[in-house]
Parts: sequence; structure tokens; C-alpha cells
Amino acid sequence: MTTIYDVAQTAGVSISTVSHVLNGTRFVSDETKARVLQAVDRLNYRPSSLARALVRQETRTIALIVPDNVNPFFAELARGIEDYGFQAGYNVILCNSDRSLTKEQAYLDMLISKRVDGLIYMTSDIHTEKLQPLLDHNVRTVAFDREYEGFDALLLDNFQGGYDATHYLAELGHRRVACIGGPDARTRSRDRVHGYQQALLDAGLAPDAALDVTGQWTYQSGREAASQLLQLSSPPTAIFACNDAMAIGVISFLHDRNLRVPEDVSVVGYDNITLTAFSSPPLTTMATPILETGQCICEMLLDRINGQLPPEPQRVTIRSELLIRGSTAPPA
Amino acid sequence: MTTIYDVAQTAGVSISTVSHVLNGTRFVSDETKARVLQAVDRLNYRPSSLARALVRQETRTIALIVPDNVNPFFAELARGIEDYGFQAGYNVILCNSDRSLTKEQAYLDMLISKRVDGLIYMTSDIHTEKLQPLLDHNVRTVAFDREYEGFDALLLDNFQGGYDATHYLAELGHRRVACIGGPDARTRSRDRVHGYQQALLDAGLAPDAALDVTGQWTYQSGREAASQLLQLSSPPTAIFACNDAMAIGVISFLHDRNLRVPEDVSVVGYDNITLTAFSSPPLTTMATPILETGQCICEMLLDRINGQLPPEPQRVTIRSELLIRGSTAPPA
DNA sequence: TTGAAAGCGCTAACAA
DNA sequence: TTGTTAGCGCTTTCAA
Repeated sequence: MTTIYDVAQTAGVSISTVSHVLNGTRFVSDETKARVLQAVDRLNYRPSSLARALVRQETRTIALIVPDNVNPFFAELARGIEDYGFQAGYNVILCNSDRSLTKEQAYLDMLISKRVDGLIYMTSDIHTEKLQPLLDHNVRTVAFDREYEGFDALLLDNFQGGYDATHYLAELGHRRVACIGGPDARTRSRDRVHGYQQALLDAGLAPDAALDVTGQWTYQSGREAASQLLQLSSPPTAIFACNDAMAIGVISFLHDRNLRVPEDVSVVGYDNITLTAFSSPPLTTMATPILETGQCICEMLLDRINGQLPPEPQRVTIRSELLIRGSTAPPA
Repeated sequence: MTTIYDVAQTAGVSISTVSHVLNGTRFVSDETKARVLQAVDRLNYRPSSLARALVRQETRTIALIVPDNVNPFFAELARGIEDYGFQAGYNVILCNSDRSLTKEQAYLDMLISKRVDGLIYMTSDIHTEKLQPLLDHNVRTVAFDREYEGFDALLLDNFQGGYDATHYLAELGHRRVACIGGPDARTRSRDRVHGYQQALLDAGLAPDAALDVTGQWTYQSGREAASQLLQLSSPPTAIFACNDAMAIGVISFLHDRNLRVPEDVSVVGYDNITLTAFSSPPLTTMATPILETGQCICEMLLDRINGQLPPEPQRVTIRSELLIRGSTAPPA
């Protein structure tokens, strides 16, 4: 491996000169500069970010912890983050937690040791104390759709989204509106269900616990929830799934049962992942600007890292808006 | 930031002792060991992988370059890679190339500088000479679905897959079978189209250039290709899309046009991404064990890094097999 | 306009 | 059974 010493030697200068021409950190005569550059080229020299990071105390690497990068929502978010990071000269380490505390803990330890400059944290209900080491070790962290004391956060307006989706369905004339929530009872995403419940109340519709079911955010769990819902003696005419994947699962199940969407049952999703424009029928959903959200999170993190943010933790909330497509209609 | 010196000091030992108890690299008396561990704990010490990497000449970090991590196929592959890497103690840096040579080049440079131990390369037709620096700088590389001289590769049996899909359609009785290929004319994935063509020939079906169209691997391009195909004076009764996303796009278009799948048109995809089990109807596809393939690639890379592979470049080929679901039937 | 040298936080060879 | 010390490959202060 060729080092800065090799370059210095073949260029006939000192290593500090090489360093300075490479970083543009002080004036170097054109002639010496040329000799250095030529040596760099001839030796095919690539400076070691490792050594640099050790002295500069910054790695220009950030990490992203998601439950599962296959989930299209997180995939798109990751994409936005990676895009923003790339143009700013940062690399991103991808970590899947599977919502397992053990895996998260293992990753946290690895990442601190690797001295990542920052972390974007999207996942389970970790106890705040588990995050303490991040603070101690100077790993700037922004949380997504979660609030931890002392940490920046990018939030979603889940209550409003759940409310709007349900309100729309009620306006269409549906009186039996079901909701498929996520598994976690205490997280912010639960607010989508709360918004649903409130909208029902406001529309003068009696809440029915049987219509309020739970999924696992996956296609498959959407199918299962739909199955459960349709076994009811008085099944819903509209289903609001708290994310798009489950909504797609619902449509899949209805298709199997020869029920038509939206003629027999209306379906609304949440997030507006790319796929929803291409489902059959295209899905009405609470559209979130996912890519932009990813970029926004990364921007917040890099701003924090580079000291452009006020010392107190920041909170930014992103709203979703109803996007009407082919999966919804008035009840028959 | 607390260092190994701090730990040594509070434990009243030398730094080499600290290093050795942390790495288990030489015998240390139980008593000293306990003191060290206690100090580590009290100071909340995390060794710097950076410093370690500098002396050990290994970072335990690998990188993955994909065209786009949102594409479900690459997302699932990435997942398999990340899984395998994690359990082996490696982190993975995610890079999206958008099939842009410029971006790839920029990433290659960053990654070499970061001294990643290895790279998994899934993307465009880069000229082999662009990869030369990887060899020079000791970045072990395995290519996916591409062959570069001097590099390990994990390949897909694209010809056979294209053949099998088409053969199945012909057997069902279809005589007008269309194919939607990928954009790149010279890549291995093109073999799916070649397999299609051969199967047509073998079935005694006349090739028709109008039935052999091109997409961009995306949902949207699948829609567009379907639109083009259905404008034909004699449209196909079956469509083989060279990946699942395009197949989903085709179904989406047919749904818009009130054409039934499979009654009016049969559709076959390729890859078996998770989604295909939940489309309406579920998609018949050439199933590839995507997750396992990802793991297999990562295993190959780590084996190469750790010197468990023979010096000559390895080639492994993965076959896909027909998975019949609801999107195919005999022609009306 | 450039160079010498200290130091970033570790590992591991050598010594005791 | 443990300690001393020379690097790993850079950046940056101080000096010239």
C-alpha cells in the first residue's frame, strides 16, 4: 500500500507538503504542486481516510438503523438519506434491527467503536438509557418518528393522518370502517389509530372494537387482518390500513375472495410507497413525501454534526396528505 | 473521549495489558483482568476501531454498490448480505449508483480511501479497467450477475430462466408470447431474452420483433411496455417480463384496461420478490432464492477476504425455478 | 514557500 | 505474568 511517505519521496518534498496540496490547506508553489500531483498519479496513491479520521476525529460516515430495509417504506427513506449523504461526502452504514433489542445493542456498540459521526435511528421502543452511550461518545443522533429526551427528531403527524383517512371514508358514506394498526401499542405510530378513532367519533359513528385490529406492518399480516375482519357478522365496507404494505395485503385477500375493490370494499393505505401507484387497483393512501423526508432527516443530522443547529434538540414534523386513487368509493 | 491510556491508568496496568485482556490475546491473571474490566466499565470505554484498523490493516467493513436500494430485488439481496455480514461481525456501507458511471467512480474512490475490506458490486457495465484500482488496493470484490476477469462472481442462470418461463407459456398453448427485457443490450441479464427467443423457436413459434420490447426494470416501464404491446394489431396473449416489477406494471396496466389476468392475458415475472405473492392476482414467476443469494455472495466475499478461497477467481451460478401462481392460464 | 515532529489510539514484537 | 516501545498513515503546529 503506498503511503504519503512514498509520494513525498518520489516528489522530493516533505509529507506535510503532500498533505497540504491534497487538502488545499496552505499555499504551495505551482511547480511543487505539479510534482506532487504527478507522484500521486504515478503511484496511484489514495490517502487513507482511516489515518485521517484518527487525527481529525471525524469519519465522514454515518449509520442508519432500520427494522428492515426490505420494507419499501424504509427502503425509500434509506434512499433519501443515502442521496443526501452522498452529495455531502458521507457514507452510510446500513443496519437492520428486526426490532430486536439485542441486535440494536450490538449495532450501537459496533457503531460507537467505528466512531461514526452520526446515527439515524428508526426502530423499536428502546429505553432511553440504551441511547446514553451515543451522547457520551459524541455520536450525533436523530430519531425518526420517536421522541427521546435530548435527541433531535423528525416526526410524522400520525394522528392527523389517521384522522384524515378515516374522515374521508366517513364522508364517502361508509358507516362500518375498520382499522388495521401496527403491533406496537405505545409508539407514535399508534396515533394513526387514535386519529381513526377520533374521526369516527366526530362523524357520529359508534366505535366497534371488532373493527379495530392489529397487523405487523407486512403484506401477509394485512391479509390476515382482512380475513379476520371479513368473518365478522357485520363486516366493514371500508378498511384503513396504517401502512401501504398491509393495505396491499388486504387487497390481495379481497381479490382471492372475489370481492371487488372499491365496489365491495374500499381500502386506504398510509405512506404512498412507489408501489401503491401500481397496485390493482391503485391505492388511495395518506401520501408522505418519503424520499424528501429521508433527505430532511439526513440534512438535520449533518447540520447537527457540523454545528449548524442550536444546542437544544430539534423537532420537525412532516404531514401526510390524502391522495385519492382507485381503491376507494362510496359504499354500495 | 476515553482511551486505552485512561483505562490503563485507572486500572494501574500498562496499555498492552488492557489491549490483551480486551482481545484475549495473551494470558492475564484473573485479578488484573478483573481490575481492567472494572476500569473499562467505570469509564464506559469503547476501543476505537479506527486505531485498530490502522494497525491491523483491516476495517471489518464491506461495501455494497447497487443501482437502487428501493428496487425490491436489490433490497432483498442487500438484506441477505447485511444479515450474513452482521453475524460475521462486518458492517456494510450502502451505495446507490443509479447506474451512473460517475457515481460509481466517486464511490469506488471513497471506498478505497476508507479501506473497506471488500466490495460487492452489482451494477452497470463498467469497464474492467475502472475496477483495476480495487485490485491494486487490496479491496476484495465479488461481482453479481456480471463477469470481470480476475474477479469472483456470483451468476444467475438467466438463459435457462428465460427459456423455462417461455416454454411454460408455450406449453399452456399461447402462440403470441411477448417479452419485456431490460434496458442494457450487452449484459448477462439479456440472456433472459435469449432464453425466451430460443424457447419460442423450440416450440415452433415464429419470432416477432414487435413482441420483443424493452423496459427499464421499473413498475412504470412495465406499464408502458404493456401499453405498447396491446396496441399491436395482433396483441400477445401472454407476456413474460424479465423482472417482477415490470410484471406488476403490466398487471396494473391490464387492470386499467379492464383486461383480466390471466383470462385475457397471462403474465410471468422473474425473481420472486416478496410482493409477488400479494399482487392481484399473485404472480407466476421465475423464483430466485434472493435472500439466500445475498447471503451466498457475502459468504463468498468474506471467505475471499479471510483467505479461505483458492487464488483463482470463483464462479457460482444460481438457478431460478418456475413458480406457478395465479397470473397464468391457457389462452381463451 | 517548505520541512520537522508531535500526536491521533491502538496492536504486537520484544524485553523483563 | 506484565511493561516498553515502535509503528500504522495521516494532520497540523511550530519553526525556518
